[in-house]
Amino acid sequence: MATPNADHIFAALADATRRDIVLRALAGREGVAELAGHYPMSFAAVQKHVAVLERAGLITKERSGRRKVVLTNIEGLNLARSLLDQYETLWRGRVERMTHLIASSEETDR
Amino acid sequence: MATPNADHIFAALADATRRDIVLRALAGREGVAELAGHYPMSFAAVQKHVAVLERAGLITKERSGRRKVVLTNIEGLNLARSLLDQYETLWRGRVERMTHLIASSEETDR
DNA sequence: ACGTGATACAACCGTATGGTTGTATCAATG
DNA sequence: CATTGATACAACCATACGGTTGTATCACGT
Repeated sequence: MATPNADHIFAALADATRRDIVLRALAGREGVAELAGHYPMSFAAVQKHVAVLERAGLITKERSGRRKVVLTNIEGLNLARSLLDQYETLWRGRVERMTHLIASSEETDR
Repeated sequence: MATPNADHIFAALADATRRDIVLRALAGREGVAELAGHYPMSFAAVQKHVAVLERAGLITKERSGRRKVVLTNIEGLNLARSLLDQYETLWRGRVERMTHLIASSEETDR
């Protein structure tokens, strides 16, 4: 699965085509060729996008006859989510701290 | 605030230095120079990172005397989070559908 | 075993990105 | 108003990225 770190994950998500592939691969029904059919670019270009997503750990490929079905790996997405959640949590902490500051200054003000 | 779309947001988050800036800017206490002090690169380089984050709508700058304090914009982060949440929701839907399929096939199997 | 469908990979091209140094703007202070 | 501190911006360089075409691999059907 290569080295799926935050850098790779966010970089992989920073492209509309790749985000759409992730979306379609949630269903886990299409091979690379079918996916390529949806986009106005060459088969090789789509294959490269798939490779980027694979390197980031956001998808896997599973052989099915002569095709390779592309599947979204929810674990990878969850890693990104948890990072953003962390920011959110810290943000809330900040807001609370600010609220406390305001509250205490209001106390001393009166 | 330029054009903060998903491409820009994820691209901005795909760099460890920039993610760290976002983290520090949650506190909203440091100017560009203070931020630059934390990283092993030139002031100008950090300034560019800040510009990328600003273009993505992830931070704003607020003048405070001769400094400009860097502040994280939680709205931008939430946009990214909501997108990932959407994937998560679709994933759950997929799993439920699979469960139904299994259930119905079990019915027809017996 | 051969031909074909599906995927992979390499070489190449233009542009974007991340870093550098140097110069310019802008705001507070003496 | 001249100086200094803090930020901004331009020019430049090396490397990465997104796309192309062409060739190679690999698995199935006949």
